[in-house]
Amino acid sequence: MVESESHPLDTVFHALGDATRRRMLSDLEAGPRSVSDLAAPHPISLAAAAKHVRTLEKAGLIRREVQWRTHVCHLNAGALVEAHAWLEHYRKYWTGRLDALEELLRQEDEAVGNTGKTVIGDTK
Amino acid sequence: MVESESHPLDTVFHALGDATRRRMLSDLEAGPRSVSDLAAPHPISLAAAAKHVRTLEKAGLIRREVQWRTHVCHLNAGALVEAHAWLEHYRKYWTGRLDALEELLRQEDEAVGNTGKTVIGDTK
DNA sequence: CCATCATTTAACTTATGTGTTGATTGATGA
DNA sequence: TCATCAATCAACACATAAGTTAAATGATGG
Repeated sequence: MVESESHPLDTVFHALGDATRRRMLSDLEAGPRSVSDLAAPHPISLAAAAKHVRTLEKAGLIRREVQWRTHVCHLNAGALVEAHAWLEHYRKYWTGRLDALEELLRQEDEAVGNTGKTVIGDTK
Repeated sequence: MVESESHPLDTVFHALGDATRRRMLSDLEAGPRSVSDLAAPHPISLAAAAKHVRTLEKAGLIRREVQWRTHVCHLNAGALVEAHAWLEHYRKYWTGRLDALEELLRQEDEAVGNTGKTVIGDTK
């Protein structure tokens, strides 16, 4: 059991896939907040909320500054760069049908020998 | 059991939080692919891969065209718009420190009565 | 009318996620 | 010295995810 080292994007997208955590990030936009501050709007125990904070921290989305008993959390949106870049790559598929044209041509070209046959050893 | 109706972003981000599924989307960029085509590169059973496909479909990231026994999947990146927009909102935190300045001022303003005290009954 | 074949469905296992409660931590200041 | 308080830790319970194998599906062409 080698800890399996999952891709950073897994962690970031997973962290974003929960409304509670997105809300926390959104709250942090207004400025630094303590763990209890972040927990307050949510109808869950402090311990549960602290786990969400931990998840965000491990994803690199927030940074924590321990000021004795209060842990002050800061937004660290830099970690979103990769995720944003990944999505950005697909932008052409929903904007400017003209941009998509180039892609479309590539597809038609490719699709010829592809739709019906399972190509296992794809051309690299 | 009220089906709990989770936010669409939950579903989309969750779908993206798995390398297998991201790879499938990426494969679909080259054009339509059958379920087995999508499954091929992954060291898992077809049934398992089909579940991933299902997840992508439910997230609205792909669309499926049943051509008798083969189900042809198409990229449907439109579902990424919301996710992209959500991330886009945070862009100012990692680009142009100048853009961030405005935000910074707002923060300092706000932070005065916030960092140390837990405000439960927020002033609405 | 039967075998084919891509895919789904079913039943199951195992791992991970999310929540709970209750105990612990440890500087601070009364 | 001792109660306080934000936060973590530990030990659970339960739900969901992700994988497996095996059986079912159902038009088509031999």
